[in-house]
Amino acid sequence: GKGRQHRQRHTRRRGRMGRPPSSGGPAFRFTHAEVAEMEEHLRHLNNAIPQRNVIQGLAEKFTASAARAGKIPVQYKQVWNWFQNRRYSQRARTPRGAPPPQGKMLPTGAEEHHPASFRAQGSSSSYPGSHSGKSPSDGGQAEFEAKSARDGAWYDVAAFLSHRLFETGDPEVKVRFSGFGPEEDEWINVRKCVRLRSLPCESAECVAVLPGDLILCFQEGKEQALYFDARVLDAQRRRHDVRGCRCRFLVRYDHDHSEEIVPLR
DNA sequence: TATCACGCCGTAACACCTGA
DNA sequence: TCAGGTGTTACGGCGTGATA
Repeated sequence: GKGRQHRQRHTRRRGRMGRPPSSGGPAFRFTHAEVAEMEEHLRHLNNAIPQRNVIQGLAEKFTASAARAGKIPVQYKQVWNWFQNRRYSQRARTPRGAPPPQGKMLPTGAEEHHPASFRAQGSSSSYPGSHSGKSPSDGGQAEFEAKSARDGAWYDVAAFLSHRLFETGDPEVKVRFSGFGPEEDEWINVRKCVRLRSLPCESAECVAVLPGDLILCFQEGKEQALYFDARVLDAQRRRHDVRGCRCRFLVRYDHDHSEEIVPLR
């Protein structure tokens, strides 16, 4: 886009009206303070929409504020709309292939489908022949993923820097994680913690996901969201629609044994 | 089974900006 | 001045789950 930075600067300074209500009322806009407060709620709730009484409370609080004195009251529906729109726009704006905010990490290409789960491929029992985690034929996409000892999550491999034999005789490789620098490099057991990169499940492939299967799930915690191995405990089949698979899968994470119901995408 | 509330997704409508 | 792009808010369609 042209002059995007300039536009954003001006937007912050002056702001823009949104769509006016069909009832013919004046165009409405939240103040910066109101937006900041709603964003804070989103953060605290890990991007979830607050409960009805919270939204109602915010509407009443905004209406009673000095900035709204003598103006049209803020409606519950307007606050609710803001949360809906903000969540949707944040998802839509997440850049493909780029590390998400707050240091989150996604397998390469994951953003394209925004899946909650991936098929985990077999562990790589042989040392990757190349000193790169990429293959020439995959257009630069990472080919391997490795499990970090720091958090137990799986990350794309940008490059294999070196290798050695551990005391037990197991081969280890020094891994540079995709999207991270040298300070995050780790020595990793090749047999247990390096494998071919997991593949995103397509909508039509949900029928192949069965109880007992190992999948890679996107677990959203309060402070971080990472990819962890999980076992499928149960599959709740649902009718697909224009958006694709609507099935739900009960999974148990290997690293903390917590259980969660996740969508395919 | 019908009804309702709610959430998600996509888009309409508008204002405002940049650059030609 | 105008076309095109972008941000913000409003709204409709649809699915889901709870309840009568």
